[in-house]
Parts: sequence; structure tokens; C-alpha cells
Amino acid sequence: MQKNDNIYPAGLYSFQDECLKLLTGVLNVSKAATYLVDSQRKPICYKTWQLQPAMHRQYMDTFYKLDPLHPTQFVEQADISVVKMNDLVNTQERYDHPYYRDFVSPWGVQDIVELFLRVDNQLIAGFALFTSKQQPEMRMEDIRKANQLHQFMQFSLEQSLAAPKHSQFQVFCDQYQLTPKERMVVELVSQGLPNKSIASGLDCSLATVKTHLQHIFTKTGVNSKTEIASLLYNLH
Amino acid sequence: MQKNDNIYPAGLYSFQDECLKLLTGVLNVSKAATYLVDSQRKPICYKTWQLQPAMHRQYMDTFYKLDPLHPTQFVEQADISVVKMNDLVNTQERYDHPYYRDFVSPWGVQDIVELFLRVDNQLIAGFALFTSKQQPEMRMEDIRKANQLHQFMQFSLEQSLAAPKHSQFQVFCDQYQLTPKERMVVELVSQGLPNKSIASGLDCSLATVKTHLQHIFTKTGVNSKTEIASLLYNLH
DNA sequence: GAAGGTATCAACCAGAAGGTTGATATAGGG
DNA sequence: CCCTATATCAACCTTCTGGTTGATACCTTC
Repeated sequence: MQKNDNIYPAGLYSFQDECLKLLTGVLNVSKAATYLVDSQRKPICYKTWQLQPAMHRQYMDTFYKLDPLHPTQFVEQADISVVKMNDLVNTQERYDHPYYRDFVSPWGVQDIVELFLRVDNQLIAGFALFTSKQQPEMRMEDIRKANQLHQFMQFSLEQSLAAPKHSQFQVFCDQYQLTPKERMVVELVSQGLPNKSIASGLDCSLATVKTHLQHIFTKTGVNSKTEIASLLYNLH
Repeated sequence: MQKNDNIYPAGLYSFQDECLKLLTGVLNVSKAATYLVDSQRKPICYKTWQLQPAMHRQYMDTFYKLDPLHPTQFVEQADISVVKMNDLVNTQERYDHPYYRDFVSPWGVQDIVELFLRVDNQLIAGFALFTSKQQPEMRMEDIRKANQLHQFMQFSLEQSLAAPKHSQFQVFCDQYQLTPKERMVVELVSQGLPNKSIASGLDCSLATVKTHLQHIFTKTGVNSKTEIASLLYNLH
């Protein structure tokens, strides 16, 4: 577990931002979301675009369990990278199933396309693109574009992970032997986020974040988040 | 005032550290100190080496006024860069004057050599090197070495100010039109220092630091020191 | 000399962050 | 099977930070 994780998914904060901008800028979607997949295969670090906070909360609280596009469904299928919901689930099912009846449909969503990014066959990030009932149905052409974008994002991801900035982050984390979750905390700290945001980013409690921070502080020998950010960018 | 100061002395935190290490490592001194000179020609951002905190406090509280090597004595004399106290002040004076009788001598100091760094003829940093009464008197050879080191430090300073890292700092400060003192605060924030340390570094009260921070927060549109550090190293 | 920018400091408050202890659960190695 | 490492969370307390208001002083510039 540690082995697979000491590179991913930490260090991808701005990568997510840029990808989301790209997708929503090029494709005709009404809402979008992105997340990273942690070592326990749990989606964390959600970032959304024009997606109602209440809808996201509903998903996180309840409906993620029923999601046919949930990343856990695709961790093993390394060949699947772009999935269209309405292709995966037939029309009848979409009428019967509570996921569509009680969640997808009420929020005015017509279809969802999910993009997965992998490194070494391991799923590490995902993107959900929503079209609304007011929009025209998604066509082959749109899916082709999505595949095109996916391909470039996959390329860009590998570049990002090889960049000096990223390796600097790795050097720091390796130097102090931080655990995967601790690395994620450091990543979010380095973005200047308050603990509350870090907690919601990692989908855990404030208490857990504080515990992680305490461990990071002891390992690195500092005593504030600002100092962490400073250390990170002033490696000796 | 603004004009002369929007480059210096901010951004020299690690430069000071390295210089102090160099001087104390190469020259045979018992204590040392370094400082930056701000726009009001006041020494700030002291860093010391083997110098008793109590001695430093005494100097800062009282004796700085009597110091014949005090930087204000040399702001105008752009040709003077390395000064030896015992050459500047004759033996008799050193017996009579309270600065030596009540401060220098009681702390076991035999001689002091001061080095000044300038940019555009403006004094921006100083180094004080102390020899103790237990050490042999400083000779011509030592002064030659000090001059040699000074020359390189002067070169290195110019390099540092031209380095990408420094210009990044400048870009940030210019972008948000920060005042000289605000820039100093940002510099110390970027080192991860708590407000109390920033206050003592700038030789002002905690309240002043907080006011500076509030202004920086409004100008940059953030609301925490960690975010400042993050912004600084993640310029868009 | 009035106005604006800068630098200084005080007092106050609410909320965030840091520090500690202790507890639970789970995965993996020996 | 036990031990360790990891991840999770709660409760508590202290200290630090952020936000606000208001005041003084100095220096330019108009």
C-alpha cells in the first residue's frame, strides 16, 4: 500500500484545476466534478464546477453507493477510461433504479460521462461531466472529443509527475517518511487551506486532520502549517 | 523612499544565514551578528552566532546609541566596507567611554570588525564579527581575509538579487503594491515565522505586525499567513 | 496646510490552530 | 497470534491568528 502510494495522488492540486478548466471549457457540459483516488480507493479532494453544493452533499452522503460510474467499479478495468452512463445502463433500469429516480433525474441531469486517469495501471483521478436535460443528447462526436482530451490529460499527468516541482514535493515527503495520508495533508497545507477545508477535502473529520498535522509536525520538527509551506519551498 | 526600497532588503533571509556561516566558519571569531538595514536606516532582522541573548538585548536596549560601528555612521561613506573598531577608536578612548567600559569589555570582547554590504551605494546589510580577549589580537592577515570574504559576499548579494527566486518575490510584492515594511513581513512570513518572531525580527510590536498583515491580506485577497506562503510559491 | 500614504501601537473578540491524551479499527509482517 | 503502522475520531485546553476600531506620528504631495 505504502509502495503504490508514495507518489500518488499527492501533488496534483493544480493539475486537477487545470483539467477541470479544460474539460468544461471545451466540452458542452452543465456541471462537472473531479476527484483523486486514494490508497483505499476512496475518492477524495473533490473539486466541482457549477455543481450545486447540495447535490454534491447528497451524493457524498448517500448516492455514491449506487453510482454505476463510481471509481471503485473501474479500478480493475485498466482499459476503460471514458464511460458514458447512458451507454452503461439501459433505459429501463434508469427509470426503476433509485439512483436515477431520486438523484440524477431530480437534479436535471440527462447523462454523465466519467473520465479516469491512471498511472501504472492504477486509477488515481477521475472526472465527471454532466449534461442537463435542457441540452442536446451527447453524440459520438462529443465522446470522441472527450477521448481526445482524456489522452492529453493522461500525457500531461505523466509530465506533471516527472516535473521538478513534483519531485521536490516527493523529496520532502520521502525525507521525513510521511505516510500517504500525511502527504495528502501536506499537499493541501501547501495550498494554504485551513484545517476545515483540508478535512472536507480528505473527507474526514477535523480531529483526524489535526492528528495528521501533529504527526507531520513531529516528523519534520516544526510547529505550524506556515512553516511546513516554507520548508516545502525552501528545501536545503 | 518607496523607490529605493522596493527591492531591498526583503528577500535576503537565507542570504544572511549563508553569509554568517561563511564568516564564522572561515574567520577566527568568538561571536557574530548580522542585520539588514531598512528604509529608515534602522537595523532589523538580526541573526546572531554564539552571541549571548542577554548581550544582544543590552545592545538593543541601550548601547546601540553609543556604537561607533553602528550602520548609521556609515550610510554615507560608500567607500567604507570593512571597519575594525580598534583602528577607529584609540586606546585611551576605549578606556574612558562607557560603551567599552560598560558593554564591550564586560562581555569579554577584545575587538569588533564590521562589514557592510551595499547595493547602488545604499547600505543594506551589515555583519559584526567579535574577537574575545582570550584570542590573539586581529592582524592584517585577518583583515585581508575579511576583505576577501566581503568582496565575495558583495558579488553573491548581487547574484541573489538577480536570481529567479528573488525576482519571483519581487513580482509578487509589485503585483500587490506592497509597501517596504509589508514586503519585510511577507519575507518573514514566507520563512514560516510566528507573528511574535516577526515582531522581534522587525523590532516592532506584535500589534504592528498584525496591522501589516491585515493590510497584506486585504491587498492580496487572502486570509491567512499559510495562504501567503502558498501564493508566493505558486504564482500564476 | 490639507490630504493621502505609511508606520506605529492598543484593546478587544471570535475563531483557528497547536498540543495532549486516549480510544478504536484495520492491514501487514514476523 | 501479536505487534506495529496507519488512519480514524473525541474531548479538552492553551495559544495564536484574524478581524475590527481607533489613535498617533511622520513624510510627501498637492
